[in-house]
Amino acid sequence: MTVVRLGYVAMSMNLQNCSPSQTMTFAQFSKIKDREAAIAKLEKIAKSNLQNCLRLLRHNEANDIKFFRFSSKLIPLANHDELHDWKYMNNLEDPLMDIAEFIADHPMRVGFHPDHFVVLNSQQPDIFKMSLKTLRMHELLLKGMNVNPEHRCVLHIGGAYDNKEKALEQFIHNWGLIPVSIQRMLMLENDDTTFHVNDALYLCEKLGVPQIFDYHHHLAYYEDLNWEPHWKRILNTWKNSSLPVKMHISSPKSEKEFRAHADYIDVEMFMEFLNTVKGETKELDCMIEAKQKDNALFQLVHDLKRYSEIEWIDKASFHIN
DNA sequence: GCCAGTCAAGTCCCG
DNA sequence: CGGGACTTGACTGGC
Repeated sequence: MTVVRLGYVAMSMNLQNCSPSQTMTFAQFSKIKDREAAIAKLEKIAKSNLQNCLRLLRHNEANDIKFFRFSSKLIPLANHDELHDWKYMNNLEDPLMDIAEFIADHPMRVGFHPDHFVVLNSQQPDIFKMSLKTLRMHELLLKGMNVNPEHRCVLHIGGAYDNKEKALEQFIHNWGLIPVSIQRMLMLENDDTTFHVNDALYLCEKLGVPQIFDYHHHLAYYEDLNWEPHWKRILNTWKNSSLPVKMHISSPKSEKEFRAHADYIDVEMFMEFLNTVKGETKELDCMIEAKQKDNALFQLVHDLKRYSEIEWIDKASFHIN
């Protein structure tokens, strides 16, 4: 028997004016003559983004959704070079504490997936340093929310730079340069163009990092299409984590645009996957990556209702036997 | 109010 | 070596 929880990403299609990713471009920032006023505006946006996160969490709670990925664009320009003296966390204690209190009252799994500008296997010191700075911001946000940062940030492995073997070894080399608290925060995901399941396993096993299995990426790029023999190893990368195994679920937009995400999740593909893993997997948190966000989750729940092997625990989690 | 173009960041591909 | 595509939601500017 497997307990499955469904989650979704960053924003809701059902809440009005609730973006957690409002922003200001650097060009816009520069146009404001009074630098202090410009920074105040950035802080106002960040605060509003966090308040919208809390609205999202309340919405999730109301729908039994206990698994959520925060936007990584909560603090606009946080890592911009020209703003290195800005203490972006300074005025965020209150909105972060509100989130902390809500999570304390309503236990749920939250995390991040910093975007593709975080590249840990880069040989360029500036890119590596900027990546660490971005990860440090994620760590501070988690701490502000009173969430243990362990295994809360999913990353891709990075670039191939014309030599994948070397790029993997570079990742291991750079790993040694990452502060331990940030190492502990990370999980690694197979991607759809460069580093497949076996590459991710190589690193995850070597470095003791949990692996996120992205089924859709796997179908787009693999060494062996047959992933089942590797599932035990993937589960095993989670053995030292206090959190359940986590994976990503999405469906191709079309045959032609296979890599792009569809609006919704193909329920048959999802069921086929679950039926394959249910024997050896006790708990599985499935992050739905679909254009229709929470609506894709609701639709998937609706589509799953016709399968008799599923027993519902609440509106967004179930047993499968 | 709507639509097209732009936006911090990286990598890859093409010429 | 330089420029554009990739991908993304939000925002700006033009109408």
